[in-house]
Amino acid sequence: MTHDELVAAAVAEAAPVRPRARLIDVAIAAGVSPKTVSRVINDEAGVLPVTRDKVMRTVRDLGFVPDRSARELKRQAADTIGILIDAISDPFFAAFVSVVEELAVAEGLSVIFASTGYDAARERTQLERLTGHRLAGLVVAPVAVGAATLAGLRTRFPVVTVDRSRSGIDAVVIDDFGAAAEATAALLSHGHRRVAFMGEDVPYPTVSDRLAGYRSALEAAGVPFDPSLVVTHERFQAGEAAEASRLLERADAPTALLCATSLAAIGTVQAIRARGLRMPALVSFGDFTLAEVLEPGITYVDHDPRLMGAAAFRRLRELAVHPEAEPTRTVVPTRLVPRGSGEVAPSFPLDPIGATR
Amino acid sequence: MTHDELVAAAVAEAAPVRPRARLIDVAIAAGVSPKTVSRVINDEAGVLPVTRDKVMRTVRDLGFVPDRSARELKRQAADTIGILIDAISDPFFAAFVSVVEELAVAEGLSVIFASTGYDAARERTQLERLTGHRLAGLVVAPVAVGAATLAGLRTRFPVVTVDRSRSGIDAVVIDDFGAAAEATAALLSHGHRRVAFMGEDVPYPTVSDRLAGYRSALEAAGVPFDPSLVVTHERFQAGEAAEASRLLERADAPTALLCATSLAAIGTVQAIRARGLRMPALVSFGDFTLAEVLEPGITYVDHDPRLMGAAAFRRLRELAVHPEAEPTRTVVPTRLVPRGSGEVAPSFPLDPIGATR
DNA sequence: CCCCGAAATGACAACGATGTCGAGGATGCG
DNA sequence: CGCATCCTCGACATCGTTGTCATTTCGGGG
Repeated sequence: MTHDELVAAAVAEAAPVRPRARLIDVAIAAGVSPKTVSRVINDEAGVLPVTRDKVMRTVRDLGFVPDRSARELKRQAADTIGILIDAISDPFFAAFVSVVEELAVAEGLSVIFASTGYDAARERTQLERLTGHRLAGLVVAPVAVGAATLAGLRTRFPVVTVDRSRSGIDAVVIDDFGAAAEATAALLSHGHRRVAFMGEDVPYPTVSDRLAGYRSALEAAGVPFDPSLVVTHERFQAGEAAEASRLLERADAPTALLCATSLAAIGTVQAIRARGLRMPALVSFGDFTLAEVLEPGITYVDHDPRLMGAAAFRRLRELAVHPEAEPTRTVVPTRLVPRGSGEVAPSFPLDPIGATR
Repeated sequence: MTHDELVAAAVAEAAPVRPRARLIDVAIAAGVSPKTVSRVINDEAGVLPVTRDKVMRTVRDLGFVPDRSARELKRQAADTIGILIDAISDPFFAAFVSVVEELAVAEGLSVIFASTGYDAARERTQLERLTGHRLAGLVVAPVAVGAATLAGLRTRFPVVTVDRSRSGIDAVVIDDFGAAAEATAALLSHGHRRVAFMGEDVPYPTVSDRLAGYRSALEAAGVPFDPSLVVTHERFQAGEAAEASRLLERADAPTALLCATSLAAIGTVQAIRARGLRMPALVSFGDFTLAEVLEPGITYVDHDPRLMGAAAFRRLRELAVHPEAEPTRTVVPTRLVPRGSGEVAPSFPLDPIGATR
C-alpha cells in the first residue's frame, strides 16, 4: 500500500497543474470508500486505527482540504458568523470585529464580514451577499434595514444588532441618552454654561439619542438650549472638523464640547490644534488611541467595543441553542472616565453657576 | 413606514418557522422550471420579458436568495477574496482590509477574513479555513507558512503576500531596510549619536530588516552600534513599553528613538508620558491617529496601508486574468514625513557631530 | 396549409461532500 | 460448532444550483 501511494503520488506529481484533491481522490488513493474518508476527516467513531492512519497519511500526501461549499450544502448547519458594520476602519468596529473573531475562532467558526459605508443601497447588497451563505449567526449594525427584513432572517439564523436596535431583534447597545446626559451634567457641574455638541449626521438614532440626552441635561440644569451650538456633519474629517472648530472663534464661543463619537472628537481635537485654538473642556464618546497622552487627557464615556463584541457573540450563541428565545436588549454599561479634559473650568467664566447638584 | 414595519413584523411573526425558499420553490410558485429561474436570477438572455417579470415577482415574494454554497459548488469560479492578517485591531491592517474590501465590493466580490494573532498554529488553522472556500484570491501576511504551501495554493487561485514575502509568491512590501536607514540617518543628521531602536520581536523579518537598516545607517555615519540600545518585546503593550522607557532613565540614555512599528511608537509615547519623562527625538514607522496632534508631532516613515491594500488587490486581479504570470515584488514607496519629533537636536549634546552628509 | 428554423423552456446530470442504511466479517457465548 | 451480536465499512441518495442538451413553441415563408 505504501507502494500504491508512491505510485499515486508520482502520478499526481507528473500532472503539471495538479487540480485540487477531492475526497474521492483520497478515497481512491487510500483504497477505501469516500464515506470512510469522510468519517476520518470528521473524527467520527467506528474506523479502525489502521484505516484511519492510512487515510490520514493520504490526506496529507494529497494536501486534501475539504470543500466548504459542498460541506455547507450537505450539512444544513453552518459554521460562519457574518458581520455587517459601518466601516472596519472605524477603530470602534475594528476592535469589535476583533473580539468577535477571537471568540469565533475559539469555537471553530469562521467570520465573513462586510461594511456598509453608511450607505443604504450598499447595505442591502452586502446583506444579500452575507445571507447567501448559511450563517451560524449575523451581527449587524443596521443602517436602513428594517425590523421586518431582520425578522425574516431571524427565522433562518440568530441575528443580533449592535449599536442600534430594531424592534423584535436582539440588540447590544449602550444607554446613549443616559450616558450623554451624564457627560453633559458633568461638564455643567464644572461651571460650563455654553456646551456645544458635535456629532455625525447619521441615519440612525445613536447620535440623536445622545443629542437628546445632552438637551435633557441642559434642561435639568436650567441652561437654555442654543441650537447654534449643535454641529452635525455627515463625517468629521478634516474639512468638517475645521468648520466645526470655527465655533470656538465666535464671541460667544462654547467653553466646553461634547463629542458624540470618538471620530468626531479626534477630528475636533486635530482641528483645534491645527488652528492653534485654545483647548476647551471636552468629553468624548468612546476612548481612542493616545487620548490619555494629550494634555490634558481626554475625558470620555467608556463605550467598550470589546465588551459589546463579547456580548453580541454570547447572545448569538445563546440564540443558536434557543432559537425561539424572546429578543433581549443588552445594555452594556458605560461610565464617565475623567482624565482632565472634562474637568476644567470655563476659560471665560461669564456667570459661574457652580455645582448644579 | 413604522406601520408597514409593524405589519410586516406581525406577518413574519405569524409564520412559525418559514424555511428558506429554494430555487425550486420559486420555480413551482411561478410555474416554470428551475432552470428558467436560474436564468432569470443570473440575468441570462433568452427569457421572455413576461416570464422574467413573473419569476422576479415570485423571487421577491418568497424572499429568495440563492444559496452561495450550492452556487459555488456548481460553478467552479468563486467570488470571495480571503484575507489573513495578524490582527484586525492593528490600525495598519484595519485600514488595509478596509481598502481591499472597498475595492472588492466595487467588483461584486465578497471578503472573508481571519487573523493569526501572530501564532503559527492558529495561522495554519485559519489558512485551512480560508482555503476550504473556493477563493477568487488570497491576501496573506505570512507568519510561519512557507513558500511551498503558498505555492501549492497558488495553483488554485491568486496569492499575494503583504508586508512580508515568500519566494515565488507575489508580494506587496515596503523597503524596510532602506526606510529604516533613511530614518536613522535623518536622526543622526540632527546630531544624535545615541539612537535607540524599539520594536516587536516577531517571527518574521520585517522588524529585523528595519533593525539592519538602522545598523547600516549607524555604520555609515561612523557611530558605534550599542546592543543595549536595542529593545525588542513580543508586544508593546503598557508593561513592555514601560520597561523600554526605563532606557531613558539611564545615565547614558539615548537622545533619539527609532520605533519599528506604530504600535511600538504608541506604546513608547504612552509610557514616556505616563512616567513623566522628557520626550526624546522620535521617529515612528507608520502614521497613527493623533500623531500630528502631539507636541511635537511625531515624525514618521509613511507606510500607507491604503496604498498597499490597493496594490495587493490590483495584483490579485491581474493574476486572476494571467494565472501563469511571473511573481512580482511590488515595493510601495515610503517617505519620511517630518513633523517635529524627528528634527529636534539632542537634549544633551555630548559631542555634536553635525551633519554627517 | 405545412414545414422550417429560431427562440424559449425544460429534463437531467453533476459539482463535492455527508446522512442513512445495509452488508460483511470478526467476535462472544452457549 | 453454530448463532447472535457488534463493529467496520461501503452503496446510494441527496443538499441547491447550474451546464448541457433536448424539446416545445411560435412566427414566417413557400
